[in-house]
Amino acid sequence: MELSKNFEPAAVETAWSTHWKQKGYFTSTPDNRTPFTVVIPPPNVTGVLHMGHTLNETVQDILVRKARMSGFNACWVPGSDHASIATEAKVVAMLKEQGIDKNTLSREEFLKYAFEWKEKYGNIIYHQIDRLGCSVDWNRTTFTMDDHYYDAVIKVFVTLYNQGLIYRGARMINWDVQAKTALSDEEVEHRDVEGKLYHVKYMFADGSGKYITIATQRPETIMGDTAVCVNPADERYLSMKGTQLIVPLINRKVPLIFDEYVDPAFGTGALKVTPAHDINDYNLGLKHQLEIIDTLNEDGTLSAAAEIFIGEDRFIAREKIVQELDRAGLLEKTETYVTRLGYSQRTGVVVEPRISTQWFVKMQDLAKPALDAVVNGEIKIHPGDRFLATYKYWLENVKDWCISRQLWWGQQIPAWYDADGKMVVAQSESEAYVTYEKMYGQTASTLQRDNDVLDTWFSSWLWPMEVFKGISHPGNAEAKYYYPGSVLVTGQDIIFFWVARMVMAGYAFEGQKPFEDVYFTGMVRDKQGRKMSKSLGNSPDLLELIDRFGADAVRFGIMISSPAGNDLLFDEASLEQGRNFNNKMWNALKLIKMWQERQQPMLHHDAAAPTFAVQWFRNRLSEVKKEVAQNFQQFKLSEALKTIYSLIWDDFCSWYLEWVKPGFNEPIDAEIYEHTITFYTELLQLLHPFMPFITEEIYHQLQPRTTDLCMLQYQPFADEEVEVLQQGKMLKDLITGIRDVRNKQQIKPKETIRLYFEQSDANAIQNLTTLLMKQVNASEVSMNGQPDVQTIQALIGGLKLCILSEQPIDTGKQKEDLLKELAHLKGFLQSVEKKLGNEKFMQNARPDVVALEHKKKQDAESKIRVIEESLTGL
RNA sequence: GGGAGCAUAGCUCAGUUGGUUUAGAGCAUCUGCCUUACAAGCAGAGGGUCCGCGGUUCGAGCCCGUGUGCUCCCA
Repeated sequence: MELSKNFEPAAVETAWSTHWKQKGYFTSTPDNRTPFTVVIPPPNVTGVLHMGHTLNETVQDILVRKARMSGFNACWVPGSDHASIATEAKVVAMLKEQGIDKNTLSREEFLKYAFEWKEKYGNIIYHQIDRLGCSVDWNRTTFTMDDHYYDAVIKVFVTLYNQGLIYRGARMINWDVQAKTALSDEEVEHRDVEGKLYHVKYMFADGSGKYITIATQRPETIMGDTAVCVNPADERYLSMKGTQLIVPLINRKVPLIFDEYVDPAFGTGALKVTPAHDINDYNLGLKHQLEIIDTLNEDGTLSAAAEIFIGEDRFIAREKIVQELDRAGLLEKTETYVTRLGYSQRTGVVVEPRISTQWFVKMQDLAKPALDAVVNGEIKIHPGDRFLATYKYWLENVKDWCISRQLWWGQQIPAWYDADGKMVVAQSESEAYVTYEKMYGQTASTLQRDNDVLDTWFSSWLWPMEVFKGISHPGNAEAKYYYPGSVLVTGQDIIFFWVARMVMAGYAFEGQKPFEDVYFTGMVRDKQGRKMSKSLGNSPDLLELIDRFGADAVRFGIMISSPAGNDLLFDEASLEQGRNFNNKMWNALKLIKMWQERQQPMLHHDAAAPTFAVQWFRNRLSEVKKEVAQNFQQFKLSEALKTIYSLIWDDFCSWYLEWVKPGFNEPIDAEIYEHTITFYTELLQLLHPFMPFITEEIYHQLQPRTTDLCMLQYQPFADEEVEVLQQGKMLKDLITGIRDVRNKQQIKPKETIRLYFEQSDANAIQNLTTLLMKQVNASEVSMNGQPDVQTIQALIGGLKLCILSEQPIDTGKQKEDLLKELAHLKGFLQSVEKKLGNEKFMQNARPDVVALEHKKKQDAESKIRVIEESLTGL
């Protein structure tokens, strides 16, 4: 069959993907091999994979495929998480389009819609993971709302509650007014914005006309004020102890209180106290027993308690209140200044601090083992310790975790209340009744379940365990075999949300770490360095990229520009590079296939002595395999790929294949042909984890096979022979050097040249002359030194040689080159001599360093001598 | 405000305990080639005050201090 001009990915990808799945290569069951377990960071069901996921999944697939080919029982579990806020928002929006208001639905009806939505859109990401070539075990696909998963989450909640690690309490929380739910601290993004500071007069209640000016950013909270506070040491206010002030617009009388918390030097030295809407004010309020007046509704509009502008949005109310204050002559001045506001990561709205009763996890005790594990190195973070400091800081200053969300999409909190508000926490409703009786000594008439659900992260922190049902069915054979996992690959942005909490959960519920290594990838940015986002529209569509370039090229492109842990600037140019690499390999295949019918046993060859090309490439392979193994150990996947890329393109295609390539229609030595097939196969195997489709395809095109590359086990590799590699380097230097001379002297490619080496160099190049002649189009190589005609003089790799061409020589150009080289060498020699002449250097430097300097000196001197000779000859 | 990190060729990055020929790679650029696997290619080349300043050292891209610029995290 005729091979196409270029590699055509589309058909090949589908075919291999199907074949691999039919063979069940990626399904894993426990056996006597060592497991290599990877759990996918579950993308949420709302989305499509963006480039960050692409990088992440590619890295995992590389590690998993590598492990599978290295004798491990590789198990990669795919899945997705239910993303409560984001998904609920999408479902609500979808319902709205259909003219359905969520509030008219029962919880059950809503969940039915939500699951339908999940079935419809949740599979998009799985399709993308598949197209990318990810070798996941589809039988193990897990969703954080699966029945067993639901049970596990509830079980963990009940356990922690019974251990006193979960509590319900009124606290200042981050309120998302659009999603109408609490957010954890980690779900709030702080951004600098330009705000305004309003200076407002608070009149004294005694009618004296005196007032205190107070600066506030949030005049709409004025109606929640229940005190004004100043520093007790502030002399300006000492005489006013016991007086009252009037809150503007609503004329409420509030006390002037004294507390050290207020900085007398800041602003006017007086603070309005709004316990319901600011965490510091809340604490002040607790201390001074102030009334708490919550002036906001859950949707961010003003509540009846605000007395004025009831029902107005908080920001519109702000404008109106400012106007009103101005009209009343109570607005002293307005100034602009930069402040930091919290935004909801899920809906993007400004987060409202709000007093609310929520469920919390006590973090202190859970955090300790998680901190120790990473500090002790029991869990290793890559790259290096770059993220260790961040991880440590968070765990050392960890705050309690708000886990309740005022939503329906998620695991419903297993707490039940009777009509008086007496509460029990239990695994199920029937158990709740039993527990209630035990606790309160009476039978409950009816118990009402808590309306709220748990934070998504409260389910995903169990991921490494529950994908193997380790929580819902503790101690089961699979969980025992696969847990703990080998490596977790994720983005550095979810260290707190996910990684740290998984480590906590691992120690708390399984008594051991969830994974050995954590590999953090960077952020994917566009080529101008901007974060990829939907609003900027700078994130490309993954499927479209795969259609245009092929999955292998996409994987190549994203990996080659992705040094470990660093942000990567995504540029389609790197995908083009990947596509070109595909074609290069495809064409190497075509070349080798052309030789298949032209094999001939070469009887004059000693079978034990392969040509230099074969010998050299075998050693390059050993050398590179060693480098790649080291790169993998250090998680330097980008380096490993670069190394393999260069081995294939440069060493194999540009050097090896050119060296062994027979002339047009000439036969090829059967032995060399066999070596070439073996070499290419090993290259494909090395590259396979990075570019699975094309390597599998070429593996089968090269010769008939009974096995598939994705399951081919790596063999131990031999040490390289340094002398052979050095000789190879010299040969390459000679070829490049002579080609450079040809270029500079404008010798036509087809014109042959003659080479004259010194007799003393005969040993050094004796094996290489045939290859050398072929590669520089020389008709003759002589070892008898300079002939009696004018030649081009060159010094390459320490060898002096003369090049004779039929063209007249451009002596000026030649002289120029030699003088340049001479100047360089003299400068170099000078620096070496300076070192050797330095007494302190001779005393302090290690002997091998001194010896090396001596050698440098000699080398430079002999080179200078040769060049000077050549120059006098010109 | 507190903390962390980065700064090397036009761009993206390597550069191991300070010494290995007065700094390496890929991409881009330039020159010459439609050479029989590949012009999405081949052959070759040019390109750097290793951010500034100061210090330690016989010796600094690498260690220390300081300044500048950028990025991220936390409050």
